[in-house]
Amino acid sequence: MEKILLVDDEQDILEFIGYNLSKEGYEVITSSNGKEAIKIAQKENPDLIILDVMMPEMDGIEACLELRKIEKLKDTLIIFLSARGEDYSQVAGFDAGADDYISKPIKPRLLVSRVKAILRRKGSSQEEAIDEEGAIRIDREKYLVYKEGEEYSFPKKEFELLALLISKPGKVFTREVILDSVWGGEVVVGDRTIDVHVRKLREKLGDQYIKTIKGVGYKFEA
Amino acid sequence: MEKILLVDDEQDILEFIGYNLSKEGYEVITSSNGKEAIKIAQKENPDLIILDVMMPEMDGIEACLELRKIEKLKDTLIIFLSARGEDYSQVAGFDAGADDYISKPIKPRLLVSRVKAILRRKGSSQEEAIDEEGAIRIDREKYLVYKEGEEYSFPKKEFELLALLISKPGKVFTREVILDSVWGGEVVVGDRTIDVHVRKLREKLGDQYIKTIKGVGYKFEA
DNA sequence: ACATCGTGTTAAGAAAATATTAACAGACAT
DNA sequence: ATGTCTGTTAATATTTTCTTAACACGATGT
Repeated sequence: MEKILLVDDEQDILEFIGYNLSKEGYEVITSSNGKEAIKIAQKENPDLIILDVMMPEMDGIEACLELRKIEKLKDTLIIFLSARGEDYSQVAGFDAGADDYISKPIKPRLLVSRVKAILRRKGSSQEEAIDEEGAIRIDREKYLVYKEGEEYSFPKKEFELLALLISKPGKVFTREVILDSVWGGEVVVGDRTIDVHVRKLREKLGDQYIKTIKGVGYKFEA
Repeated sequence: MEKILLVDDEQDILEFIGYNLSKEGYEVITSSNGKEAIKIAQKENPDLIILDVMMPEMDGIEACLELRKIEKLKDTLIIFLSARGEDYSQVAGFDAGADDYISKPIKPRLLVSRVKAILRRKGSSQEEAIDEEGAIRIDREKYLVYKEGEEYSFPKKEFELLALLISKPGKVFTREVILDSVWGGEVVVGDRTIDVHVRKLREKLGDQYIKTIKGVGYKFEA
């Protein structure tokens, strides 16, 4: 279960966001100010920290800068919450090392989908970081595929398919799972569609990376 | 520790603001009139000067103009303090070279967060100035875009869009994120609106900077 | 050898997403 | 008021991506 640290000086917002995230199965810890949040973060080691930009005493940006100084929290994901879409704080947010931000007023659905997206990104980017040798690497944030130092831009479906296969090298993904994950449950497309996308990937990456397991599915191998 | 020079003819206000800033760890010097303030500023070289607009003898705007004439104080930050509703002073203040503006009655939290924000901005703008490359740079304070030494003034939405994209070069921003950030959460505008603004940016900057990732979003690349 | 099954390959066309242009309304300044 | 600048939209064009159909190929079992 993923742990999320939520920091805002307004109790209402803590409750509102907290409720929505708990409902989705996340473990939520809260704090009402930046200083306290840093202490809690060090103790609890959350997967994600959601920080309000505007807070008394120590605001979100400052807190973020502090958090980034702490070695073990360097890679912790940070999302900013900001009052409006147009102020300086947003940009400064990225300068300070934030990974995403959400503007108020907060819509539950949007919030949840952002949180999911960013946590998924973390999961895969960590695995990617490990295999630094001659193989293939992907960067979800930049939406790029790297092969031997070169970077390539892939169409969405190809990218998602590769991302799925590469997320667990060696594991065989059945056609059913692939369809479900890349195309989404409801969409119905023919079986050849997967083949064609696999072919395009092989064309771009080379045949050796994606292996066919007849009657079962496909897998990625370094 | 950052040094702040506080100038107001009312003793109460000097104490009140002084207390709140000291508590945050700033070194506070005070002065009760414009002429004296200028002398002190030259001697003390503060990082930030907070000037009341309404003062006997030499008012804040006049003092500000004088300060701007002094070479070594050209880049010192100045915040104006003025009574509510004094619209004139706000405009005149910025003309005179102020960096921000706070209206009375003063709320400690707001004051502190403004002060922090503006000092931070100074810090970061210095860093930004360093990376002068062939690419694009923006100055949020001046609301200007620089390309190969030339400076351009962009309309608000275009500026905000560029600022967002440039805030994390390489990162793909989805339409959802862009709308949320540049237009704000509640506002509902069509998807084509983003395209049009992207087009305007490309027209001004050149096509190579903003890249489209179909089905995903846009990104800025140096 | 032949039939069958699962997958590979290709190119064409459909579908989706974005680009472009022009027109219009509102803000703003003169 | 008048003209300029900005932001938005609609309509249309263009581009890229996706999907499909048709056929090829190889493995397997008879």
